[in-house]
Amino acid sequence: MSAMSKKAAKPSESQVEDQPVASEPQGEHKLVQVRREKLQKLQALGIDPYGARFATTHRPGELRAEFAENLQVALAGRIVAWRDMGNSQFFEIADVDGKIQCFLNPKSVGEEAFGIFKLLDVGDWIGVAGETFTTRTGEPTIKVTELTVLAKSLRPLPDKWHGIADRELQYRKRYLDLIASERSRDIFRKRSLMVAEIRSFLSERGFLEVETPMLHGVAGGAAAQPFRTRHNALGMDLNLRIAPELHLKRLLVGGFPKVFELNRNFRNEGISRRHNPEFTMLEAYWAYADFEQMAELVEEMVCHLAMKFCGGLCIEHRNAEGELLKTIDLSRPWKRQDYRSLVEGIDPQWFARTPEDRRRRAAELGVQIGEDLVDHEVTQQIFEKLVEEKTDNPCFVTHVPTVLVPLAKQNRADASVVDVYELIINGQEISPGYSELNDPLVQRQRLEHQAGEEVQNIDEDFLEALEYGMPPAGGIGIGIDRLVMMLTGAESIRDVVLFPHMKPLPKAGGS
RNA sequence: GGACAGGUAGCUCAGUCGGUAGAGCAGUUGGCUUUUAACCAAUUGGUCCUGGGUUCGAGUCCCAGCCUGUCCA
Repeated sequence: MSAMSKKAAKPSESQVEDQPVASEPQGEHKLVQVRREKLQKLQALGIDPYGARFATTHRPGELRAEFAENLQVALAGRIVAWRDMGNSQFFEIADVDGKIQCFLNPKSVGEEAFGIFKLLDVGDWIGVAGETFTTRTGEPTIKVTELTVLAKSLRPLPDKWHGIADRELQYRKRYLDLIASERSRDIFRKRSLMVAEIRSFLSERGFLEVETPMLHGVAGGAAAQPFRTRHNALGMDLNLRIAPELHLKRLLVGGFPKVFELNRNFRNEGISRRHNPEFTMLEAYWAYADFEQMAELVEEMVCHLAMKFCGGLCIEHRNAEGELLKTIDLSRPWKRQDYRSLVEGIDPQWFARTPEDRRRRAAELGVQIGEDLVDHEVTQQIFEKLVEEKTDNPCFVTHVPTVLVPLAKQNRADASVVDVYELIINGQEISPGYSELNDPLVQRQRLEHQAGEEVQNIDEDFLEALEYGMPPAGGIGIGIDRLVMMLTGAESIRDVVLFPHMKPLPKAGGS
């Protein structure tokens, strides 16, 4: 906005006229032309087709829910359906949360307004005022006595019955998807409510929400490729963060005992059904707690969300045709099982085998193993393909091998495993929880080992902070997108991200 | 990065063996004073993703590319 207003320092004398003509020089679609002609006719009648403030008594869905006859009401919405019966006009106005039927005829609004109404289209935003009544067929309806044009639509809406079938279009033009798909509206409404609920859930338990940098000199806290960017004035390269972890731990050092951050991370990696380059992550740290307490917290929180927004702890996943794909049962207590025994559930002899034998066995089990994988990565592949992806109901995987999770505390009794859980639901890792490593010397060793030759990738300031003393703490991360997928039954991360990243189209400039 | 599927009217989709490009919805015109995917009648609308090639002739066959989806890496 600010950029635009700066550029428009020299006020154009006819902005209103310039814009539409400039955007579509010639060869404009006939359907748009027709609507533009109607727009001009409205203007010729002295109507402002892009109105201003309009006071409402209800929202469309609200009125329908609380309907009573003979109420004087005023509502605004977009015309989404229109049934023209000559002098009797039935139409529906809607916003994202609901719709209500309106009725008008020349007698109710007057001849002049009736003529104006005939210049409107499905897609236009209008305000109506009138009295409620119920039609012969029992439909709650507003008999419109006053009509206000709020915004003329110049382009036709998607098919009123089928909506948008083209998934590319759904993602690129989300506003059309939201207009056309109740399922999509529902997902994003729920997502927003869930995020707000997570915030208050944690606040109620004494966690303080903080904001830490998105721009990192060293992108740490996870193993992932960062997006590189540049600060011009400072003349330095920066990375978009891949995790907020190292800053949140600095806050533990600083004395905050319970903090969380719920915001975007950026990882410069492949895009898939489960990965968007920018995704929303919750990280929370709780001083003096351990991973088992974090597991309790997550279990309680997710169940709370399910009860509040999904009507219970059984989440049904259905495809577009409404067929039941699977049911996820979140009933407590959630299963807790150690990594080793889960792998042994696939092959009891797994850990008795030689590394070569494990590779052979993996092939027998139908899991492809890359040439360059080391032994514990072979095991991890088995775990991911044959355990994780087949686990729909919640399972806290515990006693994870140290080699897989270098940043967590080792188990006091068994140094080969760490005190973490990996929460799996819906065949995906939804949340890791750690007893965080707070020994600065061990942490340094691990980071140096991880960095290898790339010493410049070690966050020295973080290590220095640890040397001042970080209290023992439990930490969690929750992938909010995946959580929302699980709770709404969305099959792709693109269905729960409003504007998922898409490649730009060849001709038009992308967003 | 690889395999497979898809891209046809504003939207949803047909399109047979290679032989004039189709339907429904939306739009336009007319009719209809309680309809609801309103209905009835008439009618407009095409860069068949792009670029090559084969052919007398390509939406259709071949090659290359772009975008999307699914799976794999």
